[in-house]
Amino acid sequence: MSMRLPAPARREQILDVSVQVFARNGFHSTSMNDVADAAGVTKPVLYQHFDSKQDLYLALLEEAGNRLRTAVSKAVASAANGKEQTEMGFRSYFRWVAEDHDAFLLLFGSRANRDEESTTTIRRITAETAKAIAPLIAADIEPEHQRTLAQGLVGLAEGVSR
Amino acid sequence: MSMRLPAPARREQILDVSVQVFARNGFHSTSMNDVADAAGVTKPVLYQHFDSKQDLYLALLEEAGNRLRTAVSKAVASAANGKEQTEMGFRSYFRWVAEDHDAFLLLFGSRANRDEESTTTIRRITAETAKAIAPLIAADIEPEHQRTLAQGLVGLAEGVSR
DNA sequence: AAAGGTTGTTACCCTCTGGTAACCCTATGA
DNA sequence: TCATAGGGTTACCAGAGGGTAACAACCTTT
Repeated sequence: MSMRLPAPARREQILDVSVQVFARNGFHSTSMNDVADAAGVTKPVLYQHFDSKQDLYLALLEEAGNRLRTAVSKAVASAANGKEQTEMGFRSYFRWVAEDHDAFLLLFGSRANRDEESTTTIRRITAETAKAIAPLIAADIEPEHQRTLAQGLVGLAEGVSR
Repeated sequence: MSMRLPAPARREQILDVSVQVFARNGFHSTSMNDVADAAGVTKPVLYQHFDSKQDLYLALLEEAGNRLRTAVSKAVASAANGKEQTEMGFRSYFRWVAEDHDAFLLLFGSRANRDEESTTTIRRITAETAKAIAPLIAADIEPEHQRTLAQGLVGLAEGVSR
């Protein structure tokens, strides 16, 4: 049994721990008891912070997506010209893959949960990431083409890092 | 309830039906009762032909792998020169993806079961496929490079067809 | 027509696991 | 010191699903 924690801290800790567990063992092979054990806590505590296993899992995807998006878009924003933008963008992406590896596996690994809801969530996340970097890509192409290009880049990077 | 079938025919039918069910709904979301219902039969019949759910699933992968390998290697073997070999090889691969689509999803789809055993089985199958086409690739490169090239081709084709 | 093997079904068991109700413990403030 | 609120636990429920024992229907052979 671990120390008592205020609610927001506990919630954060649960997220931190469960991203590891889910990434390592996959969604279906991970029980809520596993998560609870890993967090040094019992099951009902999880349900004080999340409505269901799905809910926890989706929150995890959301968090991972946020970290990815902010990392990439910050890096791209701090660059001067177009060439540097793409370079910094890819660098930050791969650094994210390396440093936040569990999150990467959760989003793009082969053991991710691929039910309908999770799939659409993941799609939305990549779409948002693409949208975030789209306006930063060299400005002399039409907006529509910018977005498709950004989409392609995200997909490309995902493929490469496997 | 369907007609009575001799054991080998029943086994075939179960394989035919379950590849569809598993490909459509994924491993975890498919119960043995689902498979049995789809086959127009009850659960114990499945266990007369397969030891467990895993066993059935692995047999499915094996069958799918066989069809893939024979399709590709036959096509490649029937070609004359190197260029025609690659062309026929890819053609047959994509035709397999189109015609035996459930099997493709089972092997390479995102809803495939990715536990340890299935993963190694799938790896072995792609390795065998690669091995089968390796000696047919233009003969003037060293054997080791042939195999890695073949591996790369299989991976490439897999990526393209998604 | 009786026997025996084969095919199939009914009716279970048992475990796992998501989810919950009821209760306990500890810190804090009046 | 007593009340209160919030964090946490124990013990449980209910459903799903893998797997099996026992039995029933059927066909073939003698």
